[in-house]
Amino acid sequence: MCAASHTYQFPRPAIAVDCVVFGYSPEGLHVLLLKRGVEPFAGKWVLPGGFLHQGESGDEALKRLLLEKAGIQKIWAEQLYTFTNPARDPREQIISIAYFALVKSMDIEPVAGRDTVEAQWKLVQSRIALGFDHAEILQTALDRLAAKLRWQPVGFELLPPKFTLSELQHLYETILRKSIDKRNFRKKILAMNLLDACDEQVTAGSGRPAQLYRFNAKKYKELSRQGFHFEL
Amino acid sequence: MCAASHTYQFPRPAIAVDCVVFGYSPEGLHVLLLKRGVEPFAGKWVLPGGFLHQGESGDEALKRLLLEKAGIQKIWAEQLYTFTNPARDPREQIISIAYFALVKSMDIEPVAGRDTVEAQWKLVQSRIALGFDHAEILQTALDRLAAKLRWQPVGFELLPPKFTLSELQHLYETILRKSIDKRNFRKKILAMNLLDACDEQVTAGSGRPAQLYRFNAKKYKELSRQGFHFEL
DNA sequence: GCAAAAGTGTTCTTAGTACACCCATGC
DNA sequence: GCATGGGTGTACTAAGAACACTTTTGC
Repeated sequence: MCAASHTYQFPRPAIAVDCVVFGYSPEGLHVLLLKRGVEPFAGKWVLPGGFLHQGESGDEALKRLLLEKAGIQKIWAEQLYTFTNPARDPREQIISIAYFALVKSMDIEPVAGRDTVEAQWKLVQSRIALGFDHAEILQTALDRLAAKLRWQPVGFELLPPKFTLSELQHLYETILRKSIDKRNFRKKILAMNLLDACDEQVTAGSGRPAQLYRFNAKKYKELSRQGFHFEL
Repeated sequence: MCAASHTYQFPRPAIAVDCVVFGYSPEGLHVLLLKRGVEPFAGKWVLPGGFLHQGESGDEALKRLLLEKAGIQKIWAEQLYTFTNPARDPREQIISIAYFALVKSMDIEPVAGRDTVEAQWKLVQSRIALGFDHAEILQTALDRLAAKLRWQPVGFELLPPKFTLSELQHLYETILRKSIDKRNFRKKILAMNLLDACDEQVTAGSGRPAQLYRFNAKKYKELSRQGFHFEL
């Protein structure tokens, strides 16, 4: 008996992997978008993505695609949701396993690829119209990011390794869309003992120089195993 | 130019939809399992599932499969995670869009289907060995259920429309794996104003009869829109 | 009348919130 | 010396945790 005799022998939808890549700067939260050079949606902005190859896991495909499309190598990413609406691609049914990713720096040079004429970081708040169902995917990612930020130390993935408390607070305020009391924020985050003060200070133009901190991932893992859970 | 000219023309993985169906009784939390009648994993217990047909969304496939495999019609369900490890099925790459579902009653008669010799409710705690990567899927669903129970009123989906506070508390204790103080639990849940007392009481064998309550989904939606969020 | 489960309040502790001034630097 | 952003402490309030006895029914 053939080993594959019980698998599904009818036409199969194609499988895409798309990724919402977030980047942060003092201006606000950004998404990496590509301008399509080919139909459908030629000239429209879309999320970076591509097809899942056979023998590849979703995570592997994601890694390959981010490297191909944006030259991004090391990155925090996790699966977001799988979009299966048969009408989401006008050509034929293509299901999309969507991921979302956080980069520490927007310095990466997004390179336009084969089907892409341009790549740019766009402010989330600019609400650019997107091709396919990518607006829905982006919204799902935004909701997830805000929820995740509250319960898991993912904010640090959007900042350089060393950052000031003001930068961190501003990031939280931006993503959670609310202002936070400076003293309470500092008290709470420092009380967790997950930030190590560096031997450095940084001065940002004017004003008193700020202490730089570094997130201690090791300590976080240790505490997590002991039942601690992050909350902000 | 052919409309499909830019889609992925290479061999495509098949797409399955699998579902972790939870049911609750005073004995504990149960999962609906099927015993496979065909290779691979003939004789092993697995989660109900099947292939996604072309033109079908994941949610539609889920609905069809639950009806076919278990005669389950109205049910609370949501997408859990998509499992893509190429080795998860020994025949060929089959990605699985996993769902988890909650049923209010385990009275449904799980009917053995074409590839299935038996269907049974099994206690989660019995830790039965499962075929494919279904143990991993089940564990993911358990973690998600526990997390969700704390922040969303999903517990009611596992109870009949009318229930006592003791039943509800016991459900929380079972799924969260910790005991809860009776007075504090009642105070908190009643303070939310989401439970309507029925004009009925029920007596369970011996002991004082208990008040029956009903979850007011309408009120919950209303409050949610006003920024309220459930927490227990 | 006793076994069994339902129901009920108060105190203490902890975490959250609100709030205003001084400090170090660049120009 | 002034503009700019960094840094700090306390009092009040709300929510969570701990805790033991009375009530109603079946047998």
